[in-house]
Amino acid sequence: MKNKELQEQRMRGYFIEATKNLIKGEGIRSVSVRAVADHAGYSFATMYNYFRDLNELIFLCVQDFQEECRLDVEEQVKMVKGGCHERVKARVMAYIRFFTEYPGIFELFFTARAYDLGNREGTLITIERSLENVCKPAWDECLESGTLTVEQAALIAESLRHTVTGMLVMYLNRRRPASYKDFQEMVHRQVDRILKVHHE
Amino acid sequence: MKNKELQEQRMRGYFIEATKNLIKGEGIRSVSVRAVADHAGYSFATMYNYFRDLNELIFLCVQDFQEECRLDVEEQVKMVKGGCHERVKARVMAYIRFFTEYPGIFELFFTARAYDLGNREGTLITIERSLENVCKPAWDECLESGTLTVEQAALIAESLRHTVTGMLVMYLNRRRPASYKDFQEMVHRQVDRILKVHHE
DNA sequence: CAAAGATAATGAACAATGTTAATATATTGC
DNA sequence: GCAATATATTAACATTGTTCATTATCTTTG
Repeated sequence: MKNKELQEQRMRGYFIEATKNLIKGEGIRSVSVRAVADHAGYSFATMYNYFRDLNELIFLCVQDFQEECRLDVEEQVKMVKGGCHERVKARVMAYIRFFTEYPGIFELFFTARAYDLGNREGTLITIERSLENVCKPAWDECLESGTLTVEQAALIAESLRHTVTGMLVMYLNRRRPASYKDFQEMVHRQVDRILKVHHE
Repeated sequence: MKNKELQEQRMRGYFIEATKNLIKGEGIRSVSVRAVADHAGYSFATMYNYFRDLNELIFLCVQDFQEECRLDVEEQVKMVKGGCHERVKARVMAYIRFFTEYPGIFELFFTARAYDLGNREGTLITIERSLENVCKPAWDECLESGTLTVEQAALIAESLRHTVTGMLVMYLNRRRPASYKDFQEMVHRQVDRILKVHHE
């Protein structure tokens, strides 16, 4: 039966959609089996007919959120002009803005406990490469124009990845810096530093 | 009565010690009111006579762990010779080693949920400055020898703080890189990059 | 030293959580 | 339409944090 497959996929979609809305709106803490089931319009036990456990359901949202992040960044940088430096920076800034807008998604990506995720290597890689993925068009431009070599770009990307993750962890989880303004200034300072170094 | 104060302090100490051992040994997930009370030798309800809630108890461990981290690093770098660059790097590496050895402490410092910690600004600052604090002797040396200006040191420290936090988040929470060896290589690469830049 | 009063430790109880197993309900095949 | 299967739901359990009434213990006083 092809129907069965389709119906199952639809059911999974209902639960995933409900979970995504909860994460985006209220954060991961608000995600419980009962809350998700309520939003999906089913009983809490029904979830277990379609997902191994709550953890699997939660982490299935990662792929969707990654795509959502990419589209959001694309929208934000649509009007940005300038060279390699400016384009990469604009995307990094948009990436940061996305996660400050949806702290629950950041939590899911980087700090939420993932028991069994040891197996699901793909999800971990998606998370690791989320910034690179979002910046890809700008990187490609840099490479094509010869502004950077592949090795240089890889090193900068690695550097940006960790610095951005670190700053977001500090700001979203520990309120440091204490104000958004200070955070913003720090972000500019750090991103500029990383991007400028390799332009000399 | 001074006795009462002393006794209360002692009781708090028993619970804090139990919590610290649990965090170091089994991670934050293993910390429950019942587990802590068991290890402290009291009933679970007794905890509430000395702490507002479990969260307060958990985050009271931060100060102790910070000191423990500092001592651990001091021990690790005792024999290190060399200039400013080498001494700072040695401390950063020791800091990272400490947290890879005790992932539970890293979780507590950077990713554990802290509901009410908005008030306890001091704890947040302790966490933010943990790496700077640990590296302070080396920074002082750099400043005194004139290798770096205060502004340069501050910028490098900020850079190190976020990069190190980011790398640890990726490695401890998301197993990326997948092997300790790759992680170690990346750490060297990134720390060198940050420290070298300002030597030119 | 013993009784009254204060203090501190405790167990019962509650709500919320994730999860499983048994039951009820729909759907499908004949 | 009925039996067989698949699916959704309710019941139940173990754990969690937390509160509160009740013990147990310690202190003070007569």
